[in-house]
Amino acid sequence: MSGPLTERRQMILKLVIQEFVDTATPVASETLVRKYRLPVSSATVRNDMAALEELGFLTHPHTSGGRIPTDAGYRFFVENLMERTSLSPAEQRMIRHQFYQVRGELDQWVQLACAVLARTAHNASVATAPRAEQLRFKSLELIAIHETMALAVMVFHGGIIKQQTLPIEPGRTPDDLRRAAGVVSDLLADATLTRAEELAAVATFNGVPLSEFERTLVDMVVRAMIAFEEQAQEQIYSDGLLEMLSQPEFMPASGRDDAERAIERLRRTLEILKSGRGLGPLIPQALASGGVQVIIGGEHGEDAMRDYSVILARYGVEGALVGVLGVIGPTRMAYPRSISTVRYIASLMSNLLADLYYANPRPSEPDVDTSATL
Amino acid sequence: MSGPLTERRQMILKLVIQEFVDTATPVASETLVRKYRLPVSSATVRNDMAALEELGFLTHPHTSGGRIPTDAGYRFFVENLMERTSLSPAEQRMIRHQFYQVRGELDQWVQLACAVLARTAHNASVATAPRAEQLRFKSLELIAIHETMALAVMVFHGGIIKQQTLPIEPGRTPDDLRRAAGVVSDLLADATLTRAEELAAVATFNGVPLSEFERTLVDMVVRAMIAFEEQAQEQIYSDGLLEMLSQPEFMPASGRDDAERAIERLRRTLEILKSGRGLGPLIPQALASGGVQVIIGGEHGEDAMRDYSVILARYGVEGALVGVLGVIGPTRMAYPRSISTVRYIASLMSNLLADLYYANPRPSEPDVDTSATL
DNA sequence: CATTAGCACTCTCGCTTCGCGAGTGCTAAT
DNA sequence: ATTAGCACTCGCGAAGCGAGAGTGCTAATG
Repeated sequence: MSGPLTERRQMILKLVIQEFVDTATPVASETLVRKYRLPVSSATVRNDMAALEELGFLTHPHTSGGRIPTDAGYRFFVENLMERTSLSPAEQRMIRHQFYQVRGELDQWVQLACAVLARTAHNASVATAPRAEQLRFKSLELIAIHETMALAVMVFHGGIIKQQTLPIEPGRTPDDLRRAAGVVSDLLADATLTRAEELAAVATFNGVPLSEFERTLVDMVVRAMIAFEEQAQEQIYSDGLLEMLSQPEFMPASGRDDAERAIERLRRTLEILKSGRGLGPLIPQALASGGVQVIIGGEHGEDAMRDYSVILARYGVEGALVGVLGVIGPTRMAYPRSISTVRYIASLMSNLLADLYYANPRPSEPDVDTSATL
Repeated sequence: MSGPLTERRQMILKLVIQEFVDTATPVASETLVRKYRLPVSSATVRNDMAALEELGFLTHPHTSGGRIPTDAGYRFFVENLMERTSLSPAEQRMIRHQFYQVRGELDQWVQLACAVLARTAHNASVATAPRAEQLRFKSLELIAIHETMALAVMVFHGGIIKQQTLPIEPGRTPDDLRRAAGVVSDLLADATLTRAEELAAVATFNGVPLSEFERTLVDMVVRAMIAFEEQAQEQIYSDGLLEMLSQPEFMPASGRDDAERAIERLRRTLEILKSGRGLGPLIPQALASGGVQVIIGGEHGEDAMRDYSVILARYGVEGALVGVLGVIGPTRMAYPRSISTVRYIASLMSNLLADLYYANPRPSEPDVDTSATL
């Protein structure tokens, strides 16, 4: 019964999605022919729509009132129908410029990425901080704050920094501190967590037993590394809730109990953004895959995500320092634009991190992205 | 006409507020007598309510359907009627415990304060990072990341740290870096921004002109200090949106167009939280005042804040390192609880910062707070 | 056989009406 | 000053209704 997926039907599906993404209202056959000057009548379009419905790509909220795409419809659109655009060079330039302004201040990169992502894709954005796949110690500095308190700055490979205050005995001189920090730095240089734990157990440096103070320092480093490994997974930045709220889905204009739902949906979404629940499972997947990950509505297991799509991409330096970032918004989403935005920012961040990680004389700006891979 | 504010009328006002805060629905005279076993009839209560209304403490949303407090009503309640409680020792202990767990990691204090504040007061929370009233340089460390890139860690008084990457020429040895950093550290030691700018202009150390590299470093420090002064004001942390969303104000249960408004209100609020607009003007005020600041509904100029109250307190080390924190939520708010929470967490943070700033052998935990000052 | 015109049918949306019930305001009695 | 009694006001939800939009189907057409 459900005839073949002809060329024209695909085109109609594409138009329905485009139109629905634009207007946020169910699209009628008549509207389509009028707006896109189709060389067929509305009745023909209706027939094709019926076929698309039977194929599972469209639905009927009510007998009257036009059609909207299903998750499967969006999926087919993303896989086969949409053109794989890139951001315009002008937009790319604008984005690069913003990153250029905070160059060097790496603790702001992730936040900035979220902000830009949200503004560009007009949706909420999420990102995890770049996480060292294998945290490796680099060096330790001790800075006296006053006689009884020092600030320990632990530096790890890839520019990761952890700071911590540390009570000290009043007698210590700055030179004392420097020497102790030097010993620990040398001892633990390039150590991974397991290696650091081994070294802490042995507690000697070049055969000489560590002083008590030095042992304290080593312990502190080990504890910090453990804490980092445990916590880094959890930390999810997000931004652009406001952008998402401006989507018509949350406008109470059309539909009365729609408004009632909207808040409930919003609360659910917020919960997800905050806790990372439901996003968490996606992240390893995104980390494993190379390209851009698109999860549409119900494809995500979590029930609360039924009406939302997530677009994720990995960024960072392969095998060393990686994170994920992406946008999240209603399934009715401008997929081409969102995908290119995510892709571009991921590549931008990757370049920035690579510059930090490898030996590039000066932070190079990435070329304009014209790749056509998803 | 609007008789005197008798003892009983004050009591009734207090009960109305308590009841309204509890139930979130307008409270009727009948309900009051029944629930609180008042020794008078509902008619008497009605008369008193009418008087309170004429005094501007209560309103009538509709002819039928009970009364709700006005901003002035809440104000009078906060000033004169409410008991000034403190958090229970158990709660205080729980909160202290959470801070204890991240002791040392000062970059997490503000976030934690927000989180705890939100959870305890069941509302959204805001906080600014502690801001040095006068940023003063302490020392600079340079850590080689690889041949062409170093990480500069600038330490300022009060444990403030700023990190930045820095391209370097390939030839430099770690000792080179250390020496240069040492020179700059000594040169700029304890310098304020203006002082640092002077020193940068002179560009000599002990009469010896600075090397080009050292000048670069000094410039970097100065730029960082400028950036910090400019930006620190803006940075507002917040948390607990979810908590606030759970308030009945945002539940679409009662009232249909209430739901429509709710989203609009929410959007406005979000905007305020994000931008700090409307919160900004309050902060200097809170910084100036010593105690807990309560801004109720329309008392705040911003129109979008008409339905919200803000409770702010300063925290930090007087004259050195201060910030503000507080909660924000619907005017229908449990003021006593919110105020004690804000007060307690502010004092807790102050103690923590003081421990960092002054020479306390070990971070002391503050005593149970039993002060009765607002 | 695909396409199309025509038309009946369905369903939502916005509007109005209406009764109910809660709660007040007022008046007169104590 | 307090209170009982009662009329009055409104908001709220249910129900009814007309209009309009858009479809599904059928029969005609090339």
